[in-house]
Parts: sequence; C-alpha cells; structure tokens
Amino acid sequence: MGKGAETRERILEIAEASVLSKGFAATSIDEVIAEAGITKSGFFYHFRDKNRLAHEMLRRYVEANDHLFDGIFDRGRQLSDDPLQAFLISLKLLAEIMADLPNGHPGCLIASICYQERLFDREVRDLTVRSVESWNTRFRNTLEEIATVYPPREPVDLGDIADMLSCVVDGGIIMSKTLNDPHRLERQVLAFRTFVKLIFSGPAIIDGIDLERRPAHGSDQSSR
Amino acid sequence: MGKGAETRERILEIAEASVLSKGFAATSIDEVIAEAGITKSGFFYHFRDKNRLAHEMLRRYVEANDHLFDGIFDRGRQLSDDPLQAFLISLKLLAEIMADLPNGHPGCLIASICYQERLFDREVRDLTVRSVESWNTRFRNTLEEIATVYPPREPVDLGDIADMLSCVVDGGIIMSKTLNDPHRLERQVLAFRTFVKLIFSGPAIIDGIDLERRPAHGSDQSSR
DNA sequence: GCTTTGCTGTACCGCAAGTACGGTTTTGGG
DNA sequence: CCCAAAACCGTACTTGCGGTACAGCAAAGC
Repeated sequence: MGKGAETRERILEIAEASVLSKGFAATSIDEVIAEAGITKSGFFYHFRDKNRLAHEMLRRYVEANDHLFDGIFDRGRQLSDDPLQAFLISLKLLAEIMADLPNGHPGCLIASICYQERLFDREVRDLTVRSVESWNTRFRNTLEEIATVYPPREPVDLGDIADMLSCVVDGGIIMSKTLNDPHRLERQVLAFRTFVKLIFSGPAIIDGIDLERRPAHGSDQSSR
Repeated sequence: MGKGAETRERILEIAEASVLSKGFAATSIDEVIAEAGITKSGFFYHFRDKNRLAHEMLRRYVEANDHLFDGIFDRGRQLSDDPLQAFLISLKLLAEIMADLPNGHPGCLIASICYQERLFDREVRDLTVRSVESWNTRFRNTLEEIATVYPPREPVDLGDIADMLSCVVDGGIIMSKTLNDPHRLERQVLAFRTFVKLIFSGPAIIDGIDLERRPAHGSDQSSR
C-alpha cells in the first residue's frame, strides 16, 4: 500500500467512526483532518467532495461486512453437513460476534444513510440497494436449501424470513444504541435463531408421527 | 387551539416530514419557515433553537404512536377474549396500517435520532429511551399474559420477543425505505406474527396428546 | 533530472444556525 | 374601547462549515 492509499484508508477509518457515532451531517471535515493530521487541501486531494467520501466509506463497509458473513457462514458449513444445523451454528456465531464488540455495535452505515438519503447522490443510494439485496438473496438461498430437507412447519415466505435477519440486526443495533445496552442486539439474533428453529425443526404434526423431526432424505452427520 | 399553538403545530408537522425524508441536519430552518409562511424571528419565537424543535417533534411523535398502539391493541381485545388471538389480530391490524401508508412508512424518528445522537441534548435522548422502554414493557406484558394461558413451546425470553417487534418494525422501515418497497415492512410484521403463533400455539408435544392446542384454563370465546 | 504523486498554505465564497433588538399587528380580558 | 400580552416581522450581524482556487513544495519513481 502506497503512502497515498494509506492516508486514504486512515481518513476513511476516522470518518466511519465519526459518522456512526454522530451521523454524516454532523461529521465535519475539519474534525476528520485534524484527527488524521492533514490539511483541508490534502483531504480534497483524495475525495473531491463529501459525497465521494460517503461512497468510498460505504464500499469499504459493504466489503468488510461481506467478508464477515462469508467467514461466519463458511464456518457453519464446516461444523455441520446439515444445512439447518450449519445455519443455526452460524447464527450463534453471529450473535457472539455482535456481543463481543466492546462498546456496542458501531452501527449500520446503510441505516445511517437511509435516514439522510437526500444528502447523497444516486450512486451512493444504488450501492446501498445492491448490498441489501445481495444479503437478502444470500440468506434466502440458505433457507431454501434448508427447506428442501426440512419442509417448513408453517406456510412461510422464505424471502420474508431472509429479510427478517437484516431487519432484526438493524433494529437490534438501533435498540442497543438507544438503550445503551449492547446485549440487546445479541439477544435479537438469538431470538431470530429460535424462530428459524421453530419453523424448520419443530415436531411434525402430519399424521401424528415423526414427533422428533428428521431430515427428509436422511443425512445426519456423515454423508453428503 | 390559539393562533400561536396552531403555528407551532404547523411548524412541527412540516419539520417532521422534512426530518424523516432527509434527516435532521439537512433540514434547514429557512426551508421550514418558507413552507410555513413565517419568518426566522417567528420560528425562534416558538423554539429557542433547533434542539428544542427536535424535542417537541419527538414528544409529538411518541404521543401519536402511543395513541396508534392503544387503538390497535384495544381493538384486538374487543375482537377476541383470548389473549393470543387478540394479539395476533392486533398484529394483523398493525401490518395493514403499515401497508396502507401511501408512499411507504414515513420512518421512525427514534431511529433517525439514534444515528445522529450527538446532535441532540440529554433531554431528547432521555425521551427516546423512555418511549422505547415503554413500548417494550407494553408488548412484554401482553406476551406474559398469553404465556399464562399458552405455555411457550420453546424456552424463550418474553422480553426478547417483545423487543423483537420494535426491532422488526424499525428494521422493516429501513429496508422498505432503502429498497423503495413499502410492502417489505408489512411482510415483516406478518413474519413476526407467524413467530408468535409458532411460539404459543404450536401443537403440544407433551405426552403426545392435545395436538390441537387449547388454553390451559379453557376460555374460548365466551367467558372472561 | 524530470515528472508524477501527495500533499501544505492562504485566501476566499456561500449557506445555514443562531443572536440581538427594535418595531408592528393581533388578540383576549377588564 | 383600551391596554397589555402574545405573536409575530425586519434588519443586521456573527460564527462555523462545505467547498473552490491556486500557488508552491518535498519525496518517490522512472
């Protein structure tokens, strides 16, 4: 990483922390450059305006989040061949990560931007839309894979359940931040996990048999 | 309502719409007073600064929301004596109201403030905390009443489930706004409703009897 | 050795929040 | 009807921030 890229990265890091704690509008450039140890000219050399800063910040944030999710869900697949078990494990890992963040979750940039959308241009908004949609389809695919093995107990739209994870996380972050209680977010992820468990692994009521539910085409721990 | 109070109300209404669509910081006083047809002096006669405006806006918002919830949950109790059925009915009503909002939900002031908290003083933040907590305990009480009649299928913390409603609504609003799809919010509320149904009204597995779950101390539609 | 990259420094513009304060109209009670 | 609040209007000014313009300078790399 060259010297320029290093400075850029430092600016982005400082700006992100500031935006998540006080919002985009309240994040002054003067403040950021003071912390970064550069001048205003230096800032505008890297970002042509504040909107461009937002764009780069968002790109960075989405990328980091994608990485995080990749890691969590890969780990889940590693620990169990069963898609439902894998997903439940991943959700637990996600909850743990959320709980481990020292002073509560820093917040969701998407949500932050959502409530100040008019401040941003088309490009930034398009990026938020794309990333949210990619997370939704990711979760949806996982749920559909589960559903082929464990038919849902209740007629549910898997797309809605997939959306729900993002919603619960976003809402959980807001509640955690508002009430200043970092555990709220963790517990919300775990509550969603209970929901998934109830949908897919509740005892079958059909014909009154199969009380302890098992996969349709029996793979338990070994085969694939 | 005197003339002064009328003007105040008009200012608050205009400001709220603006804040929810572009955020608090991007809402300029000049803009608000132009739309309200008053001058700057007039504005500062009613609100000593922007923070005071936020405070009054929030008070208004919380009050309106409390009224809304009162209406919805009272109606649920009117339509069924059974606490679970009443809650499920109320959730459906809530979903319908969310869907009926013309151009998508205007947004949640609490969430909007959450992501710009440093802009506000202690008083404003305390008000957000109090209102969120009051909604949580309200839902929690309802759920606990249900649980005395329908013991939950899975060991769940009712406080977490109560929190979840607010989380799902907040998250749903964000997703609806981001993706510009008003139906997302409605479907999230209905998904939460499915969760509640699964927790409390799944078939009893104890002893393999009582497949179609019924209240513990049989009140169905009549007595109270 | 010369260009490109990565900045610094200074000076300036425009907009919005907020202050100050004097003047004016409107309104309701005695 | 009068008079004192209440509910504004008008003007002028200060401060802070986003953003522009432009000149210069030091180090890195070919």
